[in-house]
Amino acid sequence: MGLTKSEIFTDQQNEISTFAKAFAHPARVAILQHLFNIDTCVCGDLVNEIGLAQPTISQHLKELKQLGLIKGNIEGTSVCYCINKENWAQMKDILSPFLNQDIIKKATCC
Amino acid sequence: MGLTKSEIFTDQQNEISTFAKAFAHPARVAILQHLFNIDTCVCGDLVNEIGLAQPTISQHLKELKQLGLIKGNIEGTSVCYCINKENWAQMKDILSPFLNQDIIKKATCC
DNA sequence: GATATTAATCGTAATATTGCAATGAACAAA
DNA sequence: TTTGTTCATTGCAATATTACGATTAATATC
Repeated sequence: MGLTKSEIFTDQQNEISTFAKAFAHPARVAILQHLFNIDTCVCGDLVNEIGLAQPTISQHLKELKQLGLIKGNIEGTSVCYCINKENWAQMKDILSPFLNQDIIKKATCC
Repeated sequence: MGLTKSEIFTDQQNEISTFAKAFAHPARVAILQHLFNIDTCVCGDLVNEIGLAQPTISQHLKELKQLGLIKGNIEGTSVCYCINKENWAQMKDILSPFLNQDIIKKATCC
């Protein structure tokens, strides 16, 4: 069927997987890293930086924007994309407890 | 088309996205959370805990095992799955710097 | 041996994702 | 107004992912 059964999972589990999905493609990782390292950024920059076609980059940017991890302002003919710091912090608040959880009990079986 | 161009990205970017992919499905998040909270765990347990069919759970477990995030020992008729603590720590060492990076410069555009 | 239990594997269907050529929309410069 | 630039959108093809019924493999129990 190929359709994730989101309704059987908790909101927290769905949130974690949704944010993880944002990072589940190296192009989006590269885009975010570049946005962190440069102050201002247009899409054309990213096309040169990353070796993918312009529509592909645009699509990845759209996904990141829909998730709220980046925001973009129109600047004349170009568009200025940057990290949405507030939402990035919120994302970390959701992912960090999951990544940093500890094992409560330890059985002998493994 | 439909094929991620891994070769144009750095090893680090590919590693981050590969681990993120492990968490990009709520069922795998739920499986990992359950393994953290219980000392020993068999596949049947997970089928009851999560509302997916046994082959589906088995497939998700296989992916997590291939990534090294969990390990499983055969215990008679059942299988004992648990978190691979060493590899989990290694995964955190790769993901944390990415999640915790700070913006170096801040332009006025956004 | 026969039967039951547990989990992996196979096969298949449905949906999602990735990538890009072609096109379109918006705006700046000539 | 025409031309060029920049990025979004559309449409499509190829691959990946998700899910599960049916089956198989392995082991325990009778």
